[in-house]
Amino acid sequence: MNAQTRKKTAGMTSGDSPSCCGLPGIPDARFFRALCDPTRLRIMALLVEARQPRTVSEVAEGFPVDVSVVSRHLAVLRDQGILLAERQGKEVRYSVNYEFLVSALHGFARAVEACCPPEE
Amino acid sequence: MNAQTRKKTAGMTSGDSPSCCGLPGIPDARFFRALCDPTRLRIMALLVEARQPRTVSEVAEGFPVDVSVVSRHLAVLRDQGILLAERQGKEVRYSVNYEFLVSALHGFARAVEACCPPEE
DNA sequence: ATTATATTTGCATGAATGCGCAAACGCGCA
DNA sequence: TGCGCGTTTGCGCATTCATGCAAATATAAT
Repeated sequence: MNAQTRKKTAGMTSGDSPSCCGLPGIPDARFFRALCDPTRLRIMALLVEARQPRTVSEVAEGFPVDVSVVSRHLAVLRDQGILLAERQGKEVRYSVNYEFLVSALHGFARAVEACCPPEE
Repeated sequence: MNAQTRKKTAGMTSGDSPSCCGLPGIPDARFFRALCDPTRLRIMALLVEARQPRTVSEVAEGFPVDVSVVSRHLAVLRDQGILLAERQGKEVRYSVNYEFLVSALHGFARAVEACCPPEE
């Protein structure tokens, strides 16, 4: 069992925001669940700014929590397809899944404004 | 104390996604926290599809949970600026704050892709 | 094979959260 | 003023979640 296909294999590739709620374009609650923690969000900011993959240890350096906690946070984001993970020797490098993340955000925004434009 | 300014007065008007994490454009964790519940997300879908304000009772009709629970969910979304609330007599009508929501989503997406465009 | 380093996982714990029910509150109306 | 309807809030309960620590796993080097 490698690093990317782990639990629910929720890793979707790009333009498929998993619709819940019947309304297409609205992501699954688990998508937001992955982003709703302050620590996880700061990890996201770090990886976005890094612009390149970072190991678990590197990410953990910037945080006061245990490495295992950071590892778990990264796994949560990876399981939702928001992060990508690849082993390199004994390290695992995490990076932002830009395509999926941006597509999910735009898809949600489009669904909202397409269904309900106030006036224009 | 009226319906909109309630707890933390987190109700921001439109284009100001409250940056956490130092990286501007990334919303506060509480923004995602408000969207990370399945019921709340279905409420969002309902209000988006409705295209017009809905009372608490009207929203609650479509859900198996108690009215008080729906009221709390609506309050959570309102406190984050995602929903708008206005009293009309004894009823309170909730509607989607399109400007804020879409702006927050696009702002996040822009921050991500601006900081880290894979290739283009 | 043994050791060392990096990452993940099991377990316990305290805090947060969703929920139902009942009571309180707000508002219109007789 | 009192009543009824719609909404919110207080409280208790069960579940989820973030965290730390220790143990397990994975991989490389000796």
